[in-house]
Amino acid sequence: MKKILVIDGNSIINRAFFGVRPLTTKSGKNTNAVFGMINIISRQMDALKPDYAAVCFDLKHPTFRHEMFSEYKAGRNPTPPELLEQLPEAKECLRLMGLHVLELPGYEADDIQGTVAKLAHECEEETESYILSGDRDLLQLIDDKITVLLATNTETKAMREPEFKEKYGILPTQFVDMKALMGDSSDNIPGVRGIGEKTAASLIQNFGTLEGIYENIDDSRITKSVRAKLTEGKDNAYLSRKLARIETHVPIEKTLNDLKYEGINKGGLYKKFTELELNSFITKFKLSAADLADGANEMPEKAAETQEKSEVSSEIPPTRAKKISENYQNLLDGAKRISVVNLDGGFGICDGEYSYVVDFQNPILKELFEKELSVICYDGKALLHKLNSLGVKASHGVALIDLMLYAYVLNPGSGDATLPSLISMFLSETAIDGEDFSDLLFPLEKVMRDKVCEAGGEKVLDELELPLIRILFEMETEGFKINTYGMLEFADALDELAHELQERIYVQALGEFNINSPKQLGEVLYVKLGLPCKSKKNKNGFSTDAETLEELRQYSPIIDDILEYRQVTKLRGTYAAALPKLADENARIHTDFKQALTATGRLSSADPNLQNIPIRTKMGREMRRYFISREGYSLVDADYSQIELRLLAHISDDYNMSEAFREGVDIHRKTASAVFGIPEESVNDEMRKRAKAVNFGIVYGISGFSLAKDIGITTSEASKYIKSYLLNYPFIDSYLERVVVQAKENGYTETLMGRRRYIPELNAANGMLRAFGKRVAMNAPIQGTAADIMKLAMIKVYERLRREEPEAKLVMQVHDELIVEAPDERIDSVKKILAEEMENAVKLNVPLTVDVTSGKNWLDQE
DNA sequence: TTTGTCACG
DNA sequence: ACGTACGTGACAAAC
Repeated sequence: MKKILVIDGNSIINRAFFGVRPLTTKSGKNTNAVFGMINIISRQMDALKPDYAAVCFDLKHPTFRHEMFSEYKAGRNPTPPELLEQLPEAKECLRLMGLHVLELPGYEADDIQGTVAKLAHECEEETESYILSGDRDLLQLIDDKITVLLATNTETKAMREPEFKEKYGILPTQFVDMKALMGDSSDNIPGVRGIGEKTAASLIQNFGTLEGIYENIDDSRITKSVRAKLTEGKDNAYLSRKLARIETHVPIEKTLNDLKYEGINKGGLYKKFTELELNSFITKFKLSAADLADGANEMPEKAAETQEKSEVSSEIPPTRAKKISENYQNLLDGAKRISVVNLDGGFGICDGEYSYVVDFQNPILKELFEKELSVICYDGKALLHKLNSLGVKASHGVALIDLMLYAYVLNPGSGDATLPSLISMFLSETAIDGEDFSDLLFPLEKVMRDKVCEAGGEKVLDELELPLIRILFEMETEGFKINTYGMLEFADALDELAHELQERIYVQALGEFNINSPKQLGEVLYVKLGLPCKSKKNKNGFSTDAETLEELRQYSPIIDDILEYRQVTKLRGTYAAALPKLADENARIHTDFKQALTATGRLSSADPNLQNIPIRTKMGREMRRYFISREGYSLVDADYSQIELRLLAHISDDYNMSEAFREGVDIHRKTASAVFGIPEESVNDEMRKRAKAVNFGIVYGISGFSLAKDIGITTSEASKYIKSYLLNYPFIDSYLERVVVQAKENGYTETLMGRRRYIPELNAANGMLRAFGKRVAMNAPIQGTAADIMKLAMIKVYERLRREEPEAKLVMQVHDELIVEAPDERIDSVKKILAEEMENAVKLNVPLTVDVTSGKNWLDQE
């Protein structure tokens, strides 16, 4: 199979220029765009190893589109001179890298790319094209031989038909029709006035093309107002489609042979990179001064990476040859390891050799999942729920090999990688959702496991994430019992209170309005009542959040009523009235733990979220009274005490803080004493409160500004606190600095167990974003390690309970807290298990302590 | 769908 | 891309 790589030079270098922070040579020459562009392109060359490679650029000349529509791309920001001056150097570098630079007056880079990519269709030999661009317009070119690689400065996403369909719900060929309706403000393509993304997508889904829409303009699926807009904008729609469609018959007068990848010119590149002071590329391309002497006049050498081609491709599994069987007995008798995908009405199951379509009703499912079995799948927890709903209980001998979690461990930021997208990313195959590609899961698992090992993520995957699947499944299935009746009564009481407050607010506001509307509320407070507004910070006008209102309390008693109204309605709407609706016939509610969502490794809880049940206010805390245990059982609740601060002490190895934890002193008091330079017994409540805020702030990657805002002091005062803090905990200071430097070097941070978080923001051009990257680098190892420890503890607690206290069940996890529902007479034993397993989950150089309580509901705990 | 607000660790 | 703390999810209003 031959591969053509077609690169959108303009979009890549633009992205590089705006995304990479300024970089100049000693003589003041800008090089950031060249640097960023080469990074993106060389990464792609390594991954793809193309046989043909071209980079396309626009010229300044007007194109055929300008002739069609004089306003085309009018009003665009001109290319900044700092970027313009880098273009010749960039092209020179590309040529030295063995790529062909293509430009043609009258045509845009897109058109040249389309033309070159289409060459794949005309070859005798099997050939595929890959278009590398940052621009989504190119997606219209996707077909069976053309893949679009959408690039950012940090990652590249392969888009083929399944990914495209998933994202837009239409075919790639319909992209121009959609754009014809939507228009494109950046290219000044008009579209149809009043039609946006959603309407355009649904029209195209229903009618396929512009012609389809206008032929069926009287169809009842088109609303009256949309019909009017379409009729009004008909000419614009057709014009827009012409402008949006990429021309694939540009007279480039090149054959594929003219575009062969030449390999790098080592001598030339060495010279160029030296001149541009891009020394990291000299290492990357393995260049040296020696290349100058013997390299300049010789035939260019192939890059080292390319020579490894055969080795690498031998790892890629052979082309798919799916064998289908209906002999289910073979599946039962033989398989130790199977893969499962969802189909309509059944599962696609593969035993590594044969693929089977197994109907949901097929009784062999029961038998199959009773066995000792490894099951390669995507979202194993969902699979367990599905099986459960079919009356199939997977035995403890079923080990779930969940590729969703493989992807999560590889990059927790990516999150939404679907199975078809993993297949196109890691295998050179295309899979369409709903079809049986269970056979592909075997090679996919292999390739992804290698990647996980390479990234040092084996431990996190095998010892934390995979064993946790079943535990979370059981917690979700078990559910958390609520006092439905009590909660509804509480909701009624809140409702009554809200009405009283509402009346009072209306009286003070001299009229009725919707208090829940920030817009109307702002109007009433700042205009009608004339309250002073310091900063109207939200973009629609006035801010009315609690923090802002707090400052207005002195001016009018209405503020207190509004704040209380907000609290009461929130409590009612989000919790007291909402949760009872979700209870099952046993009054239990079942959350959905998202295991592959957060960037740090924590779980999250949704539908309903049971990780944010109120506790901070007296009224809110009452909510917890209605979370209860079943008859004869109690809730046993175990909390890690200050786990993140302890981890900071451990990871930074700060003697002062570690010692404090070993001695078991009040850490916030100790911090106050250190920061304010007074003996511990002289620390008052206010000082302790401030010190506590500093401790929290440090864990988040502090800034003086935010600390000041948090505790109501001036920024300079806050900065003094921080300085003093870091002076007293010098190892924390140097650790925080170190972790940022390492994150910059590696591109990621790591937890104690090896969970990585990539932080591309550290290289951003935008200073604010870069500062964010720094804070993330400081926080991620701490929050992430705490998450790792909790996951490990859950696994240990689960196993102990299963053996020793089988009637006791885990029901909830709230980041540093575990809740078990246990028979009353087993409380002491369960408490002991929770404390032992949580405190000893890992060995640190500070103790981990756990507070364990029990009670009949989540509020009254002792 | 996006925005503002507020609930949690 | 986020006008200044890390990580989340839900609801109501407004677009």
